[in-house]
Amino acid sequence: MASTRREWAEDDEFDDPNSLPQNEIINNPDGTKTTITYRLLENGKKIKTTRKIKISIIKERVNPRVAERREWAKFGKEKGHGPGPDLTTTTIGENIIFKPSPQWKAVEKEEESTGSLKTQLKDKKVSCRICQGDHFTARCPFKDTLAPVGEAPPDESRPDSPDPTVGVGGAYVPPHQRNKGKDAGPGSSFNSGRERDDLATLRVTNLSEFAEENDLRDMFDRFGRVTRVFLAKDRETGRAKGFAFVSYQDRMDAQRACEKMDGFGYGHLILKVEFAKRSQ
DNA sequence: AATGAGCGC
Repeated sequence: MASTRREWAEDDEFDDPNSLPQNEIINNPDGTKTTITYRLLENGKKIKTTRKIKISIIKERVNPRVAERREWAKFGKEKGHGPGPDLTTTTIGENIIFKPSPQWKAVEKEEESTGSLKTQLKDKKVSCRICQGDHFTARCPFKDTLAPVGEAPPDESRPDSPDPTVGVGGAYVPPHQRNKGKDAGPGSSFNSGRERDDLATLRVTNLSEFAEENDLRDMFDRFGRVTRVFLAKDRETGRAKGFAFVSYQDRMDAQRACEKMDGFGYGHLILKVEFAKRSQ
């Protein structure tokens, strides 16, 4: 009797009015865990909390210095507890690997150029032999203007000023559509007054904010001499606003570029290309 | 959805 009483009295929970039962972690058969925690409120009341939790094991390669820190003795309220997070008090979040690098853009490009072939083979993606876009070579908008990469573009040997009366495909170019002179284009003497020449200017819309003037030039260059590329950008943020203007020396080239490039995929978007109208 | 900058002699 006395011994029973003694055992009963030994139980901390009843000995000390401020003591709490041991926290418990129960492994459930379905892989979840149930945690039971106890805490004491200021007014002396005891709170028992039961939580059912799911723990996903994060497989990771831990930085040795991080691993070392994990073994450090705990302090404060966790003093004396074992290593690792106490799952009754700590929630383990998603393990996000963040690799800050000032050259992220270059690195991304690098990865694109070195890894894309493998990636594309692995994912059975399509790579155009002409412009390396993600369409079949036969569907390339440049297929009759450009040779596949590595071969000389057929137009490269073309003189800067061919017979101005002869357009692409030998078609006659009427005088009002001729645009001779090496620096003809916006602001040239062929313009009426100081008006901007938009006769051979295309408006390109549905561009991504990551579009770049040079990319546009490279894409539109292939149809003829591009005299100007203007990519509208936000003056504050510098980000592309989603539209651009591409001017050609020759309206015929603009015409072909318009036909070929309207609907072309660039940076996950489908471009819309049409002849520009004068502003306002 | 959207039709362009900034120079100032």
